[in-house]
Amino acid sequence: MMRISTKGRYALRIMLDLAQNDDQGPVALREISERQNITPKYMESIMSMLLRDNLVQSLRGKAGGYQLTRKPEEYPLYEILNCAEGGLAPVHCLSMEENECPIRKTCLTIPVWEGLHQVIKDYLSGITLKTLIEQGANCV
Amino acid sequence: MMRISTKGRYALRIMLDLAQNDDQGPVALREISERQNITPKYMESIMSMLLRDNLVQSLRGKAGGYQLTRKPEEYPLYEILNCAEGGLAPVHCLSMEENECPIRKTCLTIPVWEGLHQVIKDYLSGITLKTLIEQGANCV
DNA sequence: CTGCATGTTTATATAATATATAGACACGCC
DNA sequence: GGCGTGTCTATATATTATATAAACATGCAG
Repeated sequence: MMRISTKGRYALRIMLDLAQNDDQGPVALREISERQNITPKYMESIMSMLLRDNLVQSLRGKAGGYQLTRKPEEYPLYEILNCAEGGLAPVHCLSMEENECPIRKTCLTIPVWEGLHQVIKDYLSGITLKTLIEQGANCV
Repeated sequence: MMRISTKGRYALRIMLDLAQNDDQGPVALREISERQNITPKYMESIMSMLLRDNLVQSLRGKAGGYQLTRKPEEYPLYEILNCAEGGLAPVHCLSMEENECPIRKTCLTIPVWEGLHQVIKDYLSGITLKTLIEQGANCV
């Protein structure tokens, strides 16, 4: 049904939480999970994806936790969602090899999906964590 | 994972098939299902959605089948996919009542999803069945 | 008015994916 | 050495998507 999954939505909220709270050093998973109301175990699996793509860094031991690797304005939402969603191409065939689909060359609908992917990409690439935080500040 | 579902992709191919084949009168479900390689029973459930939204009309009895209700240029893809997908809002909260989500008013991410929905809508509203058919003709 | 070829409806089965949980482990500071 | 953190692998549960089945309704041909 073409929905951003819970993972993607959570990931975005986690990254926003970090952007707003990691200036004093690493933030513990438990702390974020309580603030964002995400179960810690589930959040673990999301953190591992964000780590794999180097969107965050981690520190073990006491006073350990997670921290952003860049400044908030250097995180386009596309990158975060693409990571947590495992891709944002709206149909599977876009991620396939050219010759994997027998009708690829004559398929009337492929260009539609390519174009759709592009507008989604353009839109989400134009927004960063900082954009959102600034908008939030305006609302208060 | 934010994917157009099989229903949506099938629906689009079915509508394209009708646009290209219904000028001699109604086209039988079986005929389309064979041409498009969609199992007849599954296709039935898609047709019932297209019917409910009046995107196609049907005729029973011998020589019965399905037919478009408008000209191909009067079918924006948004309408077809919105019908078959059961909506194209990228997150559930956009379809909810304002007060159904407790943090709706202060949620930093809602505007992102609203904007995303809008670019998807704009893009798919700008393409019609006719657009695709003409593009296909160019490829031959 | 009978029979067949079509569409229609409701129910169910199966498969895939998303979401969530559990337990054992690794690391690092104190 | 022990506690507080993150990491990894496996599994359970829930939800949704996909597909199938069977009984029914309609309309035309003869």
